[in-house]
Amino acid sequence: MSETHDPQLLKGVLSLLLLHLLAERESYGYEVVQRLQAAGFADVLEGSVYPALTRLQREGRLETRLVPSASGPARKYYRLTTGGHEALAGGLGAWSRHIAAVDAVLSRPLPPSENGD
Amino acid sequence: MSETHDPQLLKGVLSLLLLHLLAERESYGYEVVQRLQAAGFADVLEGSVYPALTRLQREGRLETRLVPSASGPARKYYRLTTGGHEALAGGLGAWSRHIAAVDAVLSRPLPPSENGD
DNA sequence: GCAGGTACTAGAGAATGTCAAGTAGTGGTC
DNA sequence: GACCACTACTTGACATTCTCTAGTACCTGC
Repeated sequence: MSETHDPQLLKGVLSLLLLHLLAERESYGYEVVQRLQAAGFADVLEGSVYPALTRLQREGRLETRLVPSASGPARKYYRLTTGGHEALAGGLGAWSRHIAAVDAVLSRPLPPSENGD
Repeated sequence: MSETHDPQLLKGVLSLLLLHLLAERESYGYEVVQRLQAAGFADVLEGSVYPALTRLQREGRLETRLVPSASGPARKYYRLTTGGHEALAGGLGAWSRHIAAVDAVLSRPLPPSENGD
């Protein structure tokens, strides 16, 4: 999303995006935010990302390690657990099926515009 | 979705689906539920659909009329207002952009499985 | 010490499906 | 008429998850 996105559409997806980004490469929280924004989600901020990361950790999908930083506070690195990889695979499948079903409906042609309803 | 779907994924989408179905054809509430289920959303029930329809009506996107039924209680028919058509068009655009952004990330290749995570 | 940037935490709030329970109108059967 | 099944609609409590906001803490440079 190059601009503001609908928060509701992001629900259920944000965690999937996070899992995928971290499956690509272990990252610390702040970096995850930056990578997410670089990926097109410019208006997703820390306030959303950290709680989501925390939830995923609580669910056993992510594990963390604290690494001191020479240029600022310590960084909390996140990476997928085995359960996290499984959740990612399962989530990708669910996402695909979800998209297929939604698009099956939304791609159906509509009748000609009926001005005046 | 032929089976249980993730409720979070449906947020923000259900109203779009409803708008589209009703743009295809005016329908009464119960019929909308049936059409939605026929379209693959078998586990979306009245309890979700009616409040969503009511919200769309309150937002001026749907208007209703009550039609007596010869075989049961009166039926409440819903159809799109001009604002509803506009919301549908806008929502379709937002959905497409959302999907594109998400898929851009999820389709990126992942490194080989690193067992032991 | 202060300012700015990095990095993280956390609670209140909003939105929207889900669940569950219920009401009401017909037709058929007893 | 009463009851049942099916149709058709209403509604409030609840759960989840993002958003917003405010704050803390650690470095570096001035």
